[in-house]
Amino acid sequence: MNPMHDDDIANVMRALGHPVRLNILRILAAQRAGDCCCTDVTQNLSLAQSTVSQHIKVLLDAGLVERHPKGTRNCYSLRADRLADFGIACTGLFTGLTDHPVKELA
Amino acid sequence: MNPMHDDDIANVMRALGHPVRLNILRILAAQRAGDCCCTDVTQNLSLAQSTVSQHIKVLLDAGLVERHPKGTRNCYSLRADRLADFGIACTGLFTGLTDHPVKELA
DNA sequence: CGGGTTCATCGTTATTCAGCGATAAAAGAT
DNA sequence: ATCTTTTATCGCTGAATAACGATGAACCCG
Repeated sequence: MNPMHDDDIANVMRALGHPVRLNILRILAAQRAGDCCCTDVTQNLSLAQSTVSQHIKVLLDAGLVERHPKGTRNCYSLRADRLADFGIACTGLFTGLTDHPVKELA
Repeated sequence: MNPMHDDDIANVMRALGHPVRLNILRILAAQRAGDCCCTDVTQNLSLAQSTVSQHIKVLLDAGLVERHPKGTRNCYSLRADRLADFGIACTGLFTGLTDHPVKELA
């Protein structure tokens, strides 16, 4: 709805700027929504649980993921709305960069 | 042509994960191709020349920008091919995340 | 040759990041 | 009430980032 501005875009880009976090997003996408907790993610990643928790926090802070507390576990799922916003912002960015106007006529 | 893999995508994302670098790309896009040098960029940015040079280097290493030495100046321009590759990789990533298959039937 | 530009790089400082183990809190199970 | 599971957070270490000024190399122009 409201377009993301540069700081938002940069924040999301930075959050996506680590292969482990890309993997975490894919892992979350492959699970039933709201049924994937930190240990589930950790078992797919050969990293310490605390490290995975930190990465998830980065995704949380970037707004790409949301938390659903379920008893003793915290389940995570993708925020499709934010992903869509970011996709729109990306195409806007790319076209803005590529659709160079007639720069010769300045 | 060949799809970017995760490390490439993450590298580009990290390179784009700073507002100043987004601005640099826009500045380069607004200039005649191959006619924008480091000081030109610096004059639009209120940052030290060395800092701008560093940011440009990040974009160079990410393959988003290319250098054209012209006498005593180094001119920079966007690499449209890489931007296109990255755009394709992004949409592939987003659809891969959003087009969740029927996860209930596992 | 000598002076002026342009620029990447070096050295420094402060901040952030990535990874780990350990720990404590919260909630469920016995 | 006690034990177990899950998880976020703390403390730590090493590496990377961001910013700057200073410097030297490379190139043009007198």
